[in-house]
Amino acid sequence: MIKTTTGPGRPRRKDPDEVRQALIAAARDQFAQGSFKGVSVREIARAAGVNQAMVNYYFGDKRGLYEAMLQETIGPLIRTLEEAEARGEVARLEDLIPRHAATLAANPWLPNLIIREVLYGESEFRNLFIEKFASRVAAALRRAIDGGRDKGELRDDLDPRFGTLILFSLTIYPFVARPVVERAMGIPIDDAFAGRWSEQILQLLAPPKPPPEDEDP
Amino acid sequence: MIKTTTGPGRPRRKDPDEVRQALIAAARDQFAQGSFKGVSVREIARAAGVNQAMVNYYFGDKRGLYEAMLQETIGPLIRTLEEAEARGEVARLEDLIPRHAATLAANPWLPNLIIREVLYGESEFRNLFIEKFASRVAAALRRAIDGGRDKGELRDDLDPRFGTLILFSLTIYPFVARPVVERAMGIPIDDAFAGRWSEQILQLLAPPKPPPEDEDP
DNA sequence: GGGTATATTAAACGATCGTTTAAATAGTGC
DNA sequence: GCACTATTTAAACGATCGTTTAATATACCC
Repeated sequence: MIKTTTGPGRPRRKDPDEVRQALIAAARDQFAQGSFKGVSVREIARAAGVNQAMVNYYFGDKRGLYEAMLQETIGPLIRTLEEAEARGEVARLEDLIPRHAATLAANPWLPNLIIREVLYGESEFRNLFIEKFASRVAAALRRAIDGGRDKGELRDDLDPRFGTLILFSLTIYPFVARPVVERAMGIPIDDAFAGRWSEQILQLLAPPKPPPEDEDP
Repeated sequence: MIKTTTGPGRPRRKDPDEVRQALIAAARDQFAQGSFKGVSVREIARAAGVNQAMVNYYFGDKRGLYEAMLQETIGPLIRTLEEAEARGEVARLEDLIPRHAATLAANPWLPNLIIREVLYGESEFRNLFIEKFASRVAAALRRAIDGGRDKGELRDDLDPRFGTLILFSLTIYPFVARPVVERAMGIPIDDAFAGRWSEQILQLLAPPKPPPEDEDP
């Protein structure tokens, strides 16, 4: 029988990176549901199934864990976006918007982390976040808008700067406000939502199509 | 000369309601900038210029102060909206949207309080908030949308339920994301913004405009 | 002008927070 | 098998949190 001492020590060995990853994942979920101060290191460690001192051991302090979490969760998403952009896969709004909406829907922690970073006075790393995330998504949106505008695929009464803000608002808010949207508006935010919502957004930005019949592509 | 003792007691009398109001105002500003757990009772009391025990004396506990603050800050805005609605002043989207945007712009604490209530897992009083605020604004928006739709003032490819969500997203997000919008998109959120933004929103929802122009304001 | 309820204060309380520490175990190189 | 290092643990630390308390100065009533 294996003797388990109750005092300090090191009973079993896990892969150290496994502990690190468990902490990152737990922190990601916890910080998405609560504010930076509202989530305790003890909660995160318990959710990760590791001793709370591991936070300081691997990340220095709570802030270090938060920063590493942001880098290792949002970072890959940004990288994937930029690769897709480099391959020209998201040059058109018809491709970029559904992709962006699907990403927000597939990673439930993402919209909340974003909005907490964005919230005035709340973020611990807003500068970093704006540089590494918001400005790059904004740039991608802006490029797609400019491209669509040049090709006449966008309505002409749209200020391109406002266009970026419109797309940001429409893609992020519904996922952040999910409980309110579902309960006060009766709109279920389910698997099908991202697709239908993207279509609605694109329709809004499309040039007036139906009534007259003198259009030249 | 007035003798000021340093021990406990009651040095000077203020109007009790003045203390109460100071706490409400301080709580409103503090809770707009930080999360419920992120803001301390000591900070609020210091910002209000009163002893921290006054929070418990007047409101029972921190939660009571937060709840009273919500009631006494958002409550009047809702009441004013409903009165305007009863007088038929906001039946049309052209009236409701600029009014709503102006309210959000004129009360800098409002957008952040709203988004914190809306944030999943963050709110302390989401049920109350949804009942008393979100559902009423949503209803007003919905009525205006239905009215505009009946009169053909809205594009016909707009799902009315999505319409409400579109308006919610577009009116709240820019004010909440102010620092990001200004720095990552270069759009200043100043006094003129609410008006120009409202126009842009209304343009998006308007039906494809007729080719000739037969209207001049 | 004296008595009483109300408002205010500084201090203290217990709980929880993030972090540190000292001990102890498991792996690694020899 | 043995030293050595990395990893994990329970416990403790000081700080801060929300709240309570005891004391007391003020306003009000008669």
